Formats: sequence, structure tokens, C-alpha cells
Amino acid sequence: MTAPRSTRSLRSRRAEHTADTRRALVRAARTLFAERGYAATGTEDIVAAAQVTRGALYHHFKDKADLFRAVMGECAQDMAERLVEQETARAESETGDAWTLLRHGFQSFLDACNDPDFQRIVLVEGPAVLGHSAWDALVEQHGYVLLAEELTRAIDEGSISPMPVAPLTRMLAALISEASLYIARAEDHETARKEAGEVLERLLTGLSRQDPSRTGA
Amino acid sequence: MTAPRSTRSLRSRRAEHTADTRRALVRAARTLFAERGYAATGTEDIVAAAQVTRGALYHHFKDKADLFRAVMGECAQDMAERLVEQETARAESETGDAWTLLRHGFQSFLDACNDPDFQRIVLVEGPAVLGHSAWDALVEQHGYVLLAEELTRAIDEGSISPMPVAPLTRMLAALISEASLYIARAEDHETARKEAGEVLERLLTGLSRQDPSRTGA
DNA sequence: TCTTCTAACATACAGTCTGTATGGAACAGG
DNA sequence: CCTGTTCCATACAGACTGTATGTTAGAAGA
Repeated sequence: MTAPRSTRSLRSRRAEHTADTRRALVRAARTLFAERGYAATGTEDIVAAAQVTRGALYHHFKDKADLFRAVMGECAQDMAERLVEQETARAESETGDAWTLLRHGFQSFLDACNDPDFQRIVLVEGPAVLGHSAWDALVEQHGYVLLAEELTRAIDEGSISPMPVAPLTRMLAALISEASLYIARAEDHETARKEAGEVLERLLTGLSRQDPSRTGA
Repeated sequence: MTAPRSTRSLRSRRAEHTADTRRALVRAARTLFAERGYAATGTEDIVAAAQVTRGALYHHFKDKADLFRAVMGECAQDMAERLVEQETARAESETGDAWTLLRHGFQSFLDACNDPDFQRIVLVEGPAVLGHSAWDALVEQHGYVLLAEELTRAIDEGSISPMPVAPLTRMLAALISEASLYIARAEDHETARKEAGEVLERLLTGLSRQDPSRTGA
């Protein structure tokens, strides 16, 4: 993996170049997959955008689906980093009980999902292209772990009632994903965001242990 | 549409035959799409299973995606009919307050979604193959209307708190869809069903107006 | 430095698939 | 009986994917 031992700079030059072409392929594919979809994007389009030839593509990736897997992994990674970043920022700045923090966390999770690349590649094309097992493995790795441990902690802290974390994780992720798609596809994003947030808020109160009834407007 | 006017029986014979081939195509495509997926199913495979040639396929359908649309429409139709059937049966047999009926309705909705054809074709492949606008149109037509009016009625009756029905419909549908996928993909379907049902139950209590706290176990 | 070997591509090719165009057969209508 | 249309089969053209082959540049050893 990180095994370049001898002739540091020279090898680095070469390795850097190959890494560049690989990145160029992933970047080009990501753009095209996001705007045209997987099936409608030819490998020729991708390599043209990356300014290489198809030979480079099939040297770095097993096949087209393998390239897609790399692209989706990158999208999921970006999303995960964004979420972690948001969460740490919120944990520092905001004050309040655990339950409120959790609710706010879900709301900003919803905002983070409002990303065209993520929606199209991860949520829409991903399951169909990779199949559920490969898709689930990727999402498990990048996204579910964060959400799952967050939920486990919330249960341990008593913010939400004890319940099976595995289905809860999937179902909440699906809930927020669908909400983000609803917002993105709506004509009026503003009101759609507000309405979806309201529904999300209501549904989340069902998880609450102490059931804080109506908290705010 | 229903315009056969003259020479009833003869025309009927011919029309019946053409309708047969069309049905054969849809049935074959449905089976193959469900088990292999859209991209992995060639038109040759479909017409072979239907015992016709590709000419018949492209006579009845504009292209492969058009055939898929018909298949998905049939799946959605079946699901809708099953739901209506279940609901009427439940409305007659079961007794209880509106809130309990609604909750039981969602649970049997969850069971109804446990169908391989429906899951693969409508939930997984549909969005990627048809695109969100065409997919949404189909689901709107067959499924959302039922759920939406059910929810509207529940709000009017006071079973659940007032909230925007459009996002609520989508989000609940996504919730239950994901739950059904989770159950289907689990090794132990029994416990997965129980756990998902429990989580669903909890989330739904957030919608309740009078907030019946802990109702059951 | 010279040789050699291999990674990193480019190019050419074969197979497959989709959609269309053409042809024909059966049936309805005048 | 004749004509037109529906319904479908066959043949063909284009596109696309994956692979096999060729080529070059850099790394490694002597």
C-alpha cells in the first residue's frame, strides 16, 4: 500500500502521475454519472473528459461498474466527512440537552443530503448499478457506522427509547434521503424544506423516551 | 381505448390474441427484470421467454424502457390492489379507534411490500431506469394517492397531528419501503420483521395527536 | 551506463445489444 | 375481390463494452 521505499522523489513522480490519471477518471465519471446517469454515460465520454483513452480506464478499473464503485465511494466519503465536520462544530457551539442536539443533528443531516451528486449517484443509481450487497457494503462502511453509533449513544444516554439499532439506522437514513429528494425535486425548495423538516421533527419525537410533547412551533 | 364496435366476436378473437402477446411480453419481462435486473436482461431473453420475436416487442412498446414502464405499472397496480383489499378487510373485521386502525394499516402495508418483484422493480430499478419524473408519475398514480388520502382522512379525523401531507406521504412510503428491504435482506426474517415493526411503531407514535405514550409492549 | 523488466498506458478488434427498416401474412372493410 | 391496415418476423446498422495486443517510459540490477 504505502510501500515506496527507494528512490523517493523519482518514484513519487511516477506514482503521482498515475494517481493523477486515476483521479481524473473518477472526477470525470462522477460529473457525468451525476448529470446523465450511469447507463447513459459511455466509457468514451468519460475518458474524453479525463483526457485519456479507454486503455487507461481499463488499466485502473476492472470494468465500468468498478469505476462507478470508486465514484460512489468518493461521494459517500465526502458526505461522511461533511457530517462529521458539522457534528463536531455543532457539539462545540450549540448547547442543550442530548435530545435537542440529536434532533438538530438530523436536521443538518437532511441539509447535507441536499447534494445532486450524492442523491443521483448514491441514492438513485447506486442500488441499481451495484446491487444491494455491494451498495450496502459501501454505505455500511462510510455512512451507517456513524449514524449507528450516534444512535447507540443516544439510546445509552437515554435520549431515545431502547430499540434495535440496525433497522433504526436504515430506516432513518431512508427517511432523510427521501426527504432530501423531495426537497430537491420540489418547485419551491424553501417551503419543501420547511415542510419536510416539520414532518421529520414529528416522526423523531416518536423515538424520544421522555416524550417532550410539543417542543416548539 | 374501449372502442371495438363492429364484428364483435371476430374482432375480439384478433384483439384477444394481440393482447395475449402483449401480456406475455410483460409477464416474461417482469420475471426476468425481477431476478436479473433491467440492464442484465436482454430483449432477446425476454422475447424468448414470451415465445415471440423482437419484432413483437418493438411493435407493442416504444423501446425497452417503455416495456419496463409497463412492467412497473403492473407491479404497482398489484400492490395497490392488495393494499385496498387488505384495508377493506381490516376495516370490516377489526374494531378500535382510528389511531389503532391506522397503525395496523401501516404494519400490513409493511408486510405487503415484502414482495421480490415489487422491491426490485419498483423500489430499486425503477428510479434508475425511468428517472425520477416518470417514476414519480407512476407511483403517484398507483400508490401515493391511496396513502395520501388515508393520511388526509387521519388528519381530518384528528388521529394524527396536522402536517403537510405531500412530504409525509413520500417519507412514510420510503420508511416502509426501506423497512421491507431490510427485512427481505436479513438472514433472520422473523426477528427482522419484529424489529422493523417495532421501530416503525415508535416512529409512528410521533405523528399521533393525543400521543398515546406507550401503548403496547 | 547499459540492459532488462515492468507498470502505465494507447490502439485495434471482437462480441453483444439496441433500435430501425423492410417484408410478409392475416384480417377487416368496401 | 381488392385494398389497406394491423401485427409480427427478419435483416441490418450503429453503439458500446471488454479484451488482446502493441508501445513507451521509468525503475532496477550489473
